[in-house]
Amino acid sequence: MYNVVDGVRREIQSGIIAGLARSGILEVLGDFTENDIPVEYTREKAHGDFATPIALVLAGKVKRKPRDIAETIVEHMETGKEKTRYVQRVEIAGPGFINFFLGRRWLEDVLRAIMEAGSTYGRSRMGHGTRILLEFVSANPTGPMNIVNARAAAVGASLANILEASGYDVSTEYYVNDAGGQINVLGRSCELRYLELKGEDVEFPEWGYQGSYIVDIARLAMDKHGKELEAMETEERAEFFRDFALSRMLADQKTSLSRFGVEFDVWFSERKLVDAGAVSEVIDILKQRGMVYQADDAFWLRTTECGDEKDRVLVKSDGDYTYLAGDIAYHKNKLERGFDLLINIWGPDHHGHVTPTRAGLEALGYPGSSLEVLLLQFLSLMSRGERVKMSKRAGEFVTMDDLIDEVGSDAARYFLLMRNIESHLEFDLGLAKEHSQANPVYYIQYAHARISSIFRQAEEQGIALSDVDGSDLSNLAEDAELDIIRKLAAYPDEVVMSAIERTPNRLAGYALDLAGLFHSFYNSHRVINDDSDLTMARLALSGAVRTVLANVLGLLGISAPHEM
RNA sequence: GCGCCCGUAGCUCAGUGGAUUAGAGCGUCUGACUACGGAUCAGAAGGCCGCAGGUUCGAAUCUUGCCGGGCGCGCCA
Repeated sequence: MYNVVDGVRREIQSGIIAGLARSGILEVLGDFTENDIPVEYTREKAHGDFATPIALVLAGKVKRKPRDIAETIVEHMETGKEKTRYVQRVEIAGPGFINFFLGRRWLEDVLRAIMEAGSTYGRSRMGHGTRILLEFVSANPTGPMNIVNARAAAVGASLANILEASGYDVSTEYYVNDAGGQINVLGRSCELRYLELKGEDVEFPEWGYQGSYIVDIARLAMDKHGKELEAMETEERAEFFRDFALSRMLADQKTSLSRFGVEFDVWFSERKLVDAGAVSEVIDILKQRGMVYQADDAFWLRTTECGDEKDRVLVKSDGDYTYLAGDIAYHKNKLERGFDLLINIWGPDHHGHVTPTRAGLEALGYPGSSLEVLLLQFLSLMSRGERVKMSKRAGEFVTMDDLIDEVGSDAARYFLLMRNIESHLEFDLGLAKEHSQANPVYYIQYAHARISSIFRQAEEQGIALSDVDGSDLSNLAEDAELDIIRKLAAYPDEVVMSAIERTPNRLAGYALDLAGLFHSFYNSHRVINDDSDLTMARLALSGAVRTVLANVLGLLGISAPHEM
């Protein structure tokens, strides 16, 4: 929408294709369009602003030397003399690269586009409204959110933002695992703690949940429902604790996520799915399709026919459904709701479930590509060079709430996003807490706050900020200024790439780079200076940087403060 | 044993087919405001991109093998 680079790219591509056509090369290529011509940013200014290796790519097909092809293309581009808005000079370099040197107009267009688009700069329609259901976190409601859940929450929420900004229709979903045996264990654990609180002599079993949060729930139940509990029969009381503990845990999880700035469009209950008969229904359908057979008193799904290494059990010999049966029913339900693509963020310990689940969907007749699973690697917490131990069974683990209390939501979000999702993440608690240049979050936010401060200063000096948009941008000529604008120009592409590659960390890095360029500029050039035209132009530039910083921080789920 | 992920500067990691010179932060060393916020900036040192073949005009990037690390491989969720 406001992607100036896209305009540049199209201009270069149509120039090249015209050159190819007039030189007769295009005929030989067969099915070849403008989109097959790669246009790249150059790393060095000596190589121009953009370049294409098209001559090198075509060398094999055309059976000519790359340099020779490049020369032919460029010759025929010149003779045609297409109208160009941006390209000023074309040069052949190295083994056959065609380098494009642009007039400064494109940089001014970039700033104008940002001023015009504001908070929508970087958004696109790339996804064409494709409906995506993004499911993430989906932690068992048997304990507080931990830092692994926090990483999933940060990544999922950011990815949802990025996809949405890229033109996808995204719905975020949390699958509530409220049907399995672990809910009975949760209820029983709370019930036993309740009896303990009442002074009864109870031996708390090893299989129970050991954490102190269980005692908290038991105490709350006693405070709020003490009298009713006294009157209950054994069976009734067990059910009460199952429901009570579950709803408490869910409420706590929602609160933690909310504090972290993560909200879900849908909380989907596994129990409701099961109660509605969806699991038995899906098994029936699979049976009808001939994908199920009985062996050893169990029902097996022929997942091997869909690429699995062995078949999987759907119904156990005791008649219970396996988690796989439930998962297939759930994913079928998702697709029936009209989504084009299901994206799940799972932990690496669920790696083995990907193929069976996908096989289940294929067995139902859906394409395997309708399910995409992102395996988010675990993380380790480091404090003063020491690894912080986390053990759920012993009830000692760092919770999402602890993390937010310790380092704050913004720092936590950034640190959890800064690495590739398939890499182990080493989270340095000390660094995340530090308010210094070592901490990338503050470095970025500081750039944003600093720009706001400049604008406050300008206002105090009586500079008419309303005139900034109309300033003469030709006053911007310093390398530091032009480098910033090039970076700003690349932003829409960065968003698109991080959407396609599912890489929020890419934008985390982009934000850091942009902040760095601005800090560097700030230290060598004065924004507010004696030359009023230059001041206005630099204010426009600074304002554009602030806009893009705010936009990218928004996609990452991090605040963009005006003062710190 | 099989499958997936990872292996890049002392440390934590970007870069995943493009151009002498492979980047950033931390750490180490040297410097910079009586001027818009020093939570900043400028500079230096630091690399057989795990190892060995292959594909390619071109490989950190693709491929094969090996070495090292992590995680999976249930009628548990």
